[in-house]
Amino acid sequence: MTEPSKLPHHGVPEHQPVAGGIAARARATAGPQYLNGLNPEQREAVETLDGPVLVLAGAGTGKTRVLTTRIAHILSQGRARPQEILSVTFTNKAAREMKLRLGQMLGQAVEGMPWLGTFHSIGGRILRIHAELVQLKSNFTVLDVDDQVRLLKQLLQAENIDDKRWPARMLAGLIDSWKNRGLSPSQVPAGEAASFGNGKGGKIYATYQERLKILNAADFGDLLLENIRLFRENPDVLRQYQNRFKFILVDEYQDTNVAQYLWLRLLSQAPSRPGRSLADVIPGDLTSPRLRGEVGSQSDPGEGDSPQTVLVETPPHPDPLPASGESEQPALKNICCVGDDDQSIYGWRGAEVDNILRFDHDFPGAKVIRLERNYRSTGHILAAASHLIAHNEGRLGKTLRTEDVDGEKVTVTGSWDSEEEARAIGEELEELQRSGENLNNVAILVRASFQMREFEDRFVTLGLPYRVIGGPRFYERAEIRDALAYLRTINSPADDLAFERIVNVPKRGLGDATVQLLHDHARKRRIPLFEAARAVVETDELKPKARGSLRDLVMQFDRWRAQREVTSHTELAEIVLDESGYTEMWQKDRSADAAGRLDNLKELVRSMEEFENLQGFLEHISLVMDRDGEAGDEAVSLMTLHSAKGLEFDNVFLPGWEEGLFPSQRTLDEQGRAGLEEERRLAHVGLTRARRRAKIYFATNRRIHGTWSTTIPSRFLDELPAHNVEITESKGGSGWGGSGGYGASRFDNLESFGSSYSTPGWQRAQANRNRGGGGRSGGFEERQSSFTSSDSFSRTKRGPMVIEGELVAKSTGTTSEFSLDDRVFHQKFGYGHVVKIDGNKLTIAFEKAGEKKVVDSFVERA
DNA sequence: CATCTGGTTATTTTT
DNA sequence: TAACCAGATG
Repeated sequence: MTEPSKLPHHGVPEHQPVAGGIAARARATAGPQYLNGLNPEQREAVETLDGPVLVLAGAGTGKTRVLTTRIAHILSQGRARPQEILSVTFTNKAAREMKLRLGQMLGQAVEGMPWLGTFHSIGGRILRIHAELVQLKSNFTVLDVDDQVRLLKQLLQAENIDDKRWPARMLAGLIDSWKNRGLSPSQVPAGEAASFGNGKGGKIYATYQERLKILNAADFGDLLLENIRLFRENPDVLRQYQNRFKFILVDEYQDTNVAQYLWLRLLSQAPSRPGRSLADVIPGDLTSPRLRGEVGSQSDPGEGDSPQTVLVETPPHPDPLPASGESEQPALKNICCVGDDDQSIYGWRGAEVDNILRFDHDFPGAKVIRLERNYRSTGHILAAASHLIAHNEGRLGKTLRTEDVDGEKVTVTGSWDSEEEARAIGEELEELQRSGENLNNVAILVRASFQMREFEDRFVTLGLPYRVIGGPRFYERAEIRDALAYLRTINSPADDLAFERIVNVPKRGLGDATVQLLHDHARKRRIPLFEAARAVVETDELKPKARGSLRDLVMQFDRWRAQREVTSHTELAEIVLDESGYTEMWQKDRSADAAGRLDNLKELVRSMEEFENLQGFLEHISLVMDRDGEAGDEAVSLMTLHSAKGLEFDNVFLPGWEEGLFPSQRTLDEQGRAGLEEERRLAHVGLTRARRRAKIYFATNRRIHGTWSTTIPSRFLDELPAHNVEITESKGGSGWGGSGGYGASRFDNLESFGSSYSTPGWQRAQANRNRGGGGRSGGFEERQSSFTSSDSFSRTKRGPMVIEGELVAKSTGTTSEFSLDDRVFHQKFGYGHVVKIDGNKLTIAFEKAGEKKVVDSFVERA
C-alpha cells in the first residue's frame, strides 16, 4: 500500500523552517534524525511518552507531524511494537495521511500498524472479532443512512405512527444522537424517549436494535456503541485490548463525541486484574459532572431506570467487590490526544467540545502542551484570525504567532447582492490567473452549499475551471449503493434491506404491492425476503407478469451466486451490473449526471481489485470508500467551510459574511451562545486556511428561498482587528449608476466597524443589533416588499453585466467549432442545443437546466 | 404499476 | 425558486 520508495521529502509539512536558530539546532543534532526540525514544543509533545498528554495544536502548527513523529519515536525507542499502538483519527483521509507520512519517516511500509485507523473502522474491526458476544455474526453488514431510514419506516408503520408527523428520518437522527451519547435503548432518559411518536420513540429504538441483530447488521453508531457494550459486558475481552495497546493516540480530539470518549476511557485504563468487575474499569468519577448533567437532568428524578447511573452501567453480573474497587484509581495508559478547541465545528453532530476542555479533569495529571507557532499564514491573516477567535469564552486559550512577514492585509469587500459578489470574485480569480497563480492554490469557502450555485454559474460563463469538494460521498451515491445492494444480496441472501433496495431497480414491474406480499410471506414463515420471493414464485398469488419477473430475478441471483465460485469478484460485479440491466438503465438515461454515474460504477469495480474477495470488499466498503481522486487539472476549489478543515490554500475567498447566513440564524436560534461560538470557530477555521491572502465578502441583498432580502454585515466583521484589515471596493460593483452610491453608504457603515469593536458602546450596539436580528426571524424576509421594487432596478443592472461577460469571452478570440442547433453535452447541465454563438462563447438551451452561457471548451458534441 | 401533480420545505456532514 | 416526496391519477 504505502510504498517505501516514496520521496522522503514529500510528507514534510509545508514550509516549516528548522525551528528557532542555534539552540534548537544544537539540540536537534543530539537526538535521533526524525526529531530534527521540530520546535521545542513539538519536540516535547513527541518525547513525553508517559502518562496522559494533551497537545493543543492550533491551526497550521504541525499537528500531524507531531502525531507521526511521536509514533516513530515510540517505535524507535522500543517502547512498543507497531501492533501495540492504537492510533485513531476521524476520517479515512487523515488515517491515510498518517500512514503515508509514517511510511516516509520510517522508510518502511506501515503494514505493521494494524490499529491505525478511524474510530469506526477500528471499532468495526474489534466488533467483527467478537461479533457473537453482541449477537452478531462476524460478517455483519454496516448499514448506511438510507437503509436505516427504510427499516425505521417499516417499524413506524408497524406501530401505526403517522410518518408524516413523525418522519423516519427524524427518528434516525434521534437514534444517532442517542448513540453518539453512548445511550443504548434502556439508557435513554424517559423524557427524551417519549418525545418522539407519541411516546413510542424509545420503544422503536429498542425494536430497531432487535431488528438489526436479526438482519445481522449494524449502523455507524453501533460500531462504537456495541463496542462499548462488548467491553462492559466482557471484562476479559476489554482486558485483552487494554493489555495490547501500550500507547493510544487520538487525532482531532475536539471532535470526539461521548461514545468515543467512553470508548477511549475504557481502553485507556490500565488492565484490571481478572475476576474484578466494571467498577475497577470505570471509576465512578467517569461520570463527570458534565455527563451527569447531560444525561440526568433531562429525565424525571423519579424514573425507575435511575438515569444517573446510566454511564456506569450495571454489569451483567453484580460486582463482587464493590467497596474496594471504588477507592482504587486505576492507572491511566499513555494516551496522547491532539486537537484544537478553536477548530471544533461539529458540535451539531454530537462532538463534545467539553471533552477537550475537560481533558485534565478526565485524565488527572495530564500534561498539556500548546503548539502556537504557526507555519502557514502570514502575519495579518493570523492576527485577524486570532483576534476574532479571542471573542469566544469557552476556550482553553492559545495565541498563534508566526515569524513570517505581515503580508497582505485581509480584505473585506461589500457588494450589492450575491450575484455581484460572485462577479467580483470571478474577476479577482481571473486576475490571479493572469498573474500566473496556479488555481489549485485558490479556494472559495462558503457557509452553506446553496451559495455555491452562484459561483458555479459565474465560473461556467467565465470558463474558469473549478471543482466542488464535498457533497455526497462516493459510497453515498445512489448508483453505488444500488450496485452494492446487488452484491450484498449475492453475498448474504438474508440481507433484506439490500434485496428490497434493488428488487425493482431497474424497473421490473415489481412495485409496492409485490414487495408487501413478500414481506407478509417472510414474516409469517420467519424467512428472509429473498427466500420468500423464491417461495412466492411457486404460488399463483402474483399476477403472471410480476410472477415471471420475480422468478427471473431469483434465478439470476442463483446463477450469480453459483458463478461466484468460479469468477473473480470484480468480474462478477461486472456481470451482475450488466445482466441485471442496471448499467443499461443509466446508459439509457439522458440526464446530465448519467455519464458520471456510469463512471462511478466503473470506479467501484476498479476499487474492488484492492480486496481479496467479495466478502472482504463488502466489509470495508462502507467504512473506507471516499472520494479522493479529483487531483486532476488546475482548478479553483469550491467547498463549505466545514469541508475545508485541515486544508490550506495560498488564496482563500470567504463570501457571504452576513448576519443570518454567517453566523447562521438557525444555529443562533437553536444553540444560542454556544452556537455563536461554534460559528465563530468556523470563521476562524476559514481564515486560517489561508497562507498568503484572505478575502472576505458580504452582500447587502441575498436571495433566500427564492425571495430577496436585505442583510446586515456579519458581526464577525466587527470582531476583526482594524489594523490587519483593509476595506476594498467591489470591483464588479463599480461603474453603475446608483450602485456606487449604495456602495459608499455601505462603506460608511464599514468605516466604523474597525474602530468600534473595542469601544465601550460596542457591546451595546452589538446587543441592539442582535436584538434586531433575533427578533427578525421573519424580518429576514420582511423587507421583501421594498426589494420587489428594487428588483426592476437590479434587472436593468443585469444588462451591462452580461455584456461584460461576453466581452471577456470574446477577448480569447478563437472561433467556435460548434454551429447553431448543434446538440451538445455539458458535465453539469446535461444535454441541450446551441442557440447562439459568440466567439468561443455559446448560449445553450439545456433540456433540464434552461438557457446558459457556456464557454465552448466545456461542452462536447452529443 | 408507472406517471403526474401539488404541497411542502428549505445549514453545516466523518463514519 | 426549486427540489423532493407523497398521494392521486391513468
